[in-house]
Amino acid sequence: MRIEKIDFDLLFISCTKVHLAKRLHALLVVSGKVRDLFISTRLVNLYSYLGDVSFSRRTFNQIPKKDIYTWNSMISAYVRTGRFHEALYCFHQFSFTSGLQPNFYTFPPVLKACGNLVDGKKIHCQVLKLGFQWDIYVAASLIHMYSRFGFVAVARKLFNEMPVRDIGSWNAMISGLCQNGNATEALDVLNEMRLEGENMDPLTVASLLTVCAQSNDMLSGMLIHLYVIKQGLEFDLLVSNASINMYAKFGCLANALRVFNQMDATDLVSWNSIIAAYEQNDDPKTALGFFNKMQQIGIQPDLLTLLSLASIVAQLADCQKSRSVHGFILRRGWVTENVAIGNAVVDMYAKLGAINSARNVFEELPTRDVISWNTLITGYAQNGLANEAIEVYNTMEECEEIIPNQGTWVSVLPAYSHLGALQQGMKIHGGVIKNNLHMDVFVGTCLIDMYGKCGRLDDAMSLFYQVPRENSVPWNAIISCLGLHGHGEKALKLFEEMLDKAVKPDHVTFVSLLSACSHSGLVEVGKHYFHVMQERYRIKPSYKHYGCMVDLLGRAGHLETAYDFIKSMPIEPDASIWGALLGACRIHGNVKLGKFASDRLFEVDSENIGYYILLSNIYANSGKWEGVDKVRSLARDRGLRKTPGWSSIEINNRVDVFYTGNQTHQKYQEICIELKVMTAKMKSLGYIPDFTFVLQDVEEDEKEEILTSHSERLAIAFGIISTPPRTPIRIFKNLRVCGDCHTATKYISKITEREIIVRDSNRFHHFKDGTCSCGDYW
DNA sequence: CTAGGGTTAG
Repeated sequence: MRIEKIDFDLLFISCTKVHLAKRLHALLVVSGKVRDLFISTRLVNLYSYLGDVSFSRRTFNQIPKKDIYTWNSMISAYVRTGRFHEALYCFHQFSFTSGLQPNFYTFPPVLKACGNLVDGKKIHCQVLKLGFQWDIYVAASLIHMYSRFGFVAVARKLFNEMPVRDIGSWNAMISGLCQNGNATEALDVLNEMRLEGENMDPLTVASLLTVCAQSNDMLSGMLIHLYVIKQGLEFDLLVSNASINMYAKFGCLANALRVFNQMDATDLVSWNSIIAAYEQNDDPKTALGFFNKMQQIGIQPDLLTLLSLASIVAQLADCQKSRSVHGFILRRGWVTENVAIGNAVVDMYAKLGAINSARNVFEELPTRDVISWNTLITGYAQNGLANEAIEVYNTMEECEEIIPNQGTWVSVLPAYSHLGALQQGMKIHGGVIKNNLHMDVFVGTCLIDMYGKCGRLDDAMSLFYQVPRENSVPWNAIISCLGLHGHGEKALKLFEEMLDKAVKPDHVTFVSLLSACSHSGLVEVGKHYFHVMQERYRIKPSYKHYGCMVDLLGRAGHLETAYDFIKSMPIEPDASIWGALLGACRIHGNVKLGKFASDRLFEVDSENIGYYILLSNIYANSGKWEGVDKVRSLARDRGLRKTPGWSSIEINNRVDVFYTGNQTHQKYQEICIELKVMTAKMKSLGYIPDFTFVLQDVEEDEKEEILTSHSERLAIAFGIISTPPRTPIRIFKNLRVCGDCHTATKYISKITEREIIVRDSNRFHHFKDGTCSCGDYW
């Protein structure tokens, strides 16, 4: 008898795969042993442990007279495999058809299923009636279930009243608090537990490390990890996985890697965690390396792996891999199963610039949540398609079941900033207030950016002083706005104020600050802060910082210093760096260095038309027409076409866009008449058209027409005839303001006695009474 | 032979 039992245990234990279980099952059927309730119940369990719950059910159905063991096994088989609906349905079947009474073993799985679906108050009543409330397993399940629904107080009361507690009860309480984000109280309970002489086990640690990561409590996290090492728990699978995640959230990749490397057994969660760690800390290459290694050792990726992978290929800008990632996800049918994975694919295509593919995937999604919409809006906005972003937002507004959240405002507001659509942006501001999110740091910052970039610096400032300012985000935005408007000194003052308030500046702060210095010609100050950034704040300069420095030195005319600066950079200069030098050469008319810079530039990026135009303008400026021709034909040979320039103006809630030479506007005739009158008045005041940048092979009279048909000229003229006298005019354009338009606009501001504010791709130009506040660089 | 508390997510 005893020997036979051991044999069965061995048989069951040795079945580690479904096909082995099936062979054992067949053997048991042949030998007639399957008629034994004892044996068949074990089969029900075996199949569920191997993940195949349908075979559990089939075996279960073939058992003619089921006892309480069999029912309990079937219910927990469903719970084990995550089939919570089926588990509850099975429990109902049991209650109504079996005629049996549930026992202590029945409730924990049932309560777990409730925790994932519906509030289990009714089950709790049944537990009370049967007097099972203080069984430690049942009680832990109740605590867990109530915590899942946020009834932490109920859970806490139950926990406090428990006559006997074990480590499982403490874990249930601590994890309940952790899952509700209540780190402080969780740590309090932990202290109580230690006072009662109970030690943490791997499960306690896993919960606590997770909540430390969420609440950014690095100190407690480290202390717990120290304790882990002291207790010898550091090699535990669960503890290690949770540690990797925590260190990744804190950005300590070295620690995450150390934990991963010292593990003696890893599972899918470990691999997903280390891959996500690198993916989320902007190291897609290493992340991909881990993914490859994981495949080599034969671990199958799951949905979460692919979520990371989609982001990795987007960061690597690898279009080919992106299609295989999409294909893999489609073959597994995961898109229909989970919204998040579909959203990740939309995001991946959008980040790769394949916005149409992103749109197609979005249209095909079986269900869309608010994040799907936010992802698409952000995708359009980040690809420079602000109008499309707004259109998508408007479509979303029509879906009643989708409620905009913080992410929605953060994704759509930059589109209004981009277009300079102040009045429409203000409508969004209204919507934000209605949703009570205007005091949210991120939304507030987008609003600051929107008002700043739409020319309302005062409104941006007053909003800035309303939002919470504990972190750097709003400070960065306002410093950047001040820089754009040419208020370098004020930007510096705000930076000092930020330090006074003990707000820690980050890499973005310094980009804003350095570009503010460069816009206002504050060379020495800029150099000083570039050093402060590295010495005091230990921030490694990125391309953006180097670009700002080259711009700062170059704009101020220190072209050689700028070039020396580039030579001293520890990283290989990219297109943005050479572009900054080229731009400076253009301002100061340095043909030789300009040619050199553009040669380097075309080595790293030969596709950007803007740089060809810059170089051709340098040649044109010094009358070197062969140079102009050469650059132009070079660009033509490479199949590059000039980006069409446009300017927009918002009048009565409507944004009108003008392209250069565009004659289709309904008020075109009136605009022409206004421009003619204006040009005559300007000339009488001493205006001389500057044809430097117009092709030299055009007839004289045509040249002037080209200048007067520049998009900003059209937009300004339209503004003058469509708004009351002396009111300010705000213009937005995608390219830089050209030299002639800059001069002309000064005259126009004097003649019409209007303030004219032009935002170009670089900065703001405030024209007033014949002068421009931005100095004379454009 | 049946039970609780745990780690990765856009």
